[in-house]
Amino acid sequence: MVSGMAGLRERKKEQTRRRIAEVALRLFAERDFAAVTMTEIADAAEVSRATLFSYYPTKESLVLADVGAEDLAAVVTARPAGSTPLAALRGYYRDLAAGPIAELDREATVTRLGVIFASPALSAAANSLLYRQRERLAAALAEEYGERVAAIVAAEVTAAVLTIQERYFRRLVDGADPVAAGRGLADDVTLAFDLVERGVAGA
Amino acid sequence: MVSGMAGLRERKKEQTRRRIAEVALRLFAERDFAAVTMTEIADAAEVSRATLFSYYPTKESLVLADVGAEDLAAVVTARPAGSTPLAALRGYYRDLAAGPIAELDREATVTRLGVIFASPALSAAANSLLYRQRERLAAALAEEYGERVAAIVAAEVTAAVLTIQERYFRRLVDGADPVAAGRGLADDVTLAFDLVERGVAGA
DNA sequence: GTCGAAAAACAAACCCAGTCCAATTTTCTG
DNA sequence: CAGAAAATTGGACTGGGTTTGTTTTTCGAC
Repeated sequence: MVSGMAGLRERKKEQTRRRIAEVALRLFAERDFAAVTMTEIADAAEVSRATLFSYYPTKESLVLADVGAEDLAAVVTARPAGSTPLAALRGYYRDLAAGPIAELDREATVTRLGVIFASPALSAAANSLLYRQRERLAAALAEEYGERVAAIVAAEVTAAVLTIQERYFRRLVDGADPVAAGRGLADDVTLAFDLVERGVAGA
Repeated sequence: MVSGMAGLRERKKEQTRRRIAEVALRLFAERDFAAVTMTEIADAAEVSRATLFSYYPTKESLVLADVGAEDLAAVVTARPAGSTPLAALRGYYRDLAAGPIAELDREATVTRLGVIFASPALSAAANSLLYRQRERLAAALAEEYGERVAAIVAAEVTAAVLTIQERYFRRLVDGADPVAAGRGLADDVTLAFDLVERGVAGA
């Protein structure tokens, strides 16, 4: 079985997986995250409850499955020789702001983020996804900065990045023009890394 | 009814409240947070399940009830005229490291923190407590730095502070001498605020 | 002390997320 | 087509958290 060949099995699974997530998101947007039960989602997606849980192990993962898939530690360890870790992270987010994020379907993105921001449980879950990233980033940074500084810098970077993402999404949800919001995001990335590198005094 | 007069009612409630938390912490330390049920805790504390939940609305709150009670936003708004917000925060944590934290009962502190660190659910809950602090700190900082910078700086500060607290507690749990750990904490506070103020380049 | 009101504690039924398992159906492979 | 492997299913179960109506305890006034 060649990987990527995608037999009927794989295709149907992928299809079901997407259908479930879409149905769930629609329900969460209509009512509220807390007000929708897993049983309702299973019914609406026409799968059994057990199957639903086999695709998405938690209710939160229905919304956050592909969030936080990024790997900051890898960005650092795979950076070109001669560049600093912070320069590599800065470049990573600059590219992200210019490309992938700007090209997302605006409607869907706004819906999803509206749901996340409206639910304390989801916000908290998104938050703890980043928490694990932090630990791995700290390990990757330790070589360059030493363990002590690395721990703090990793915390600063992940927190700052979360904040500017929130700001970006908040603008979108509030109805800002996507292009302008994208520019704002790029500016925020610059500011955030300037702050980390040179501090409040120097930025 | 004068506040602080503490009639029998209040005293008994306070007593029950403490007994419940102590019993719960002991059970969590013996086994694991996830392995202890609320029913067991109620039985061991000799109250009904309903009463248990009326004292502590969630399982996490049994451990985290008095964590995160600090108010960083107030530290900033109540700072002496002429000082910067960051100087005020730095001073607040310097004093904390020198005084209150150093004087906690070591045994109890270590037990509690061992429980928190051993449980992903508790770590995540502690994390989201700080998340709310962040938003209020950002609002307090906005006057001085503008909204954009304030949001990022607030994120950096809260994340950095959490990190150095974790480092301190980790040292304690690992059996470090409390006095030495306290000195390490004070050093970390200095480093963290140096990083925020002057950046990686300048610290 | 006693009475009535307020507060606290209680038991029991209930909801929902998440787990487990054994039985069944669907897909793949030879 | 046969049989193995994977996916789906129903259903029972655990445990956190809520709700409701009842009983017990405390309190303040007399």
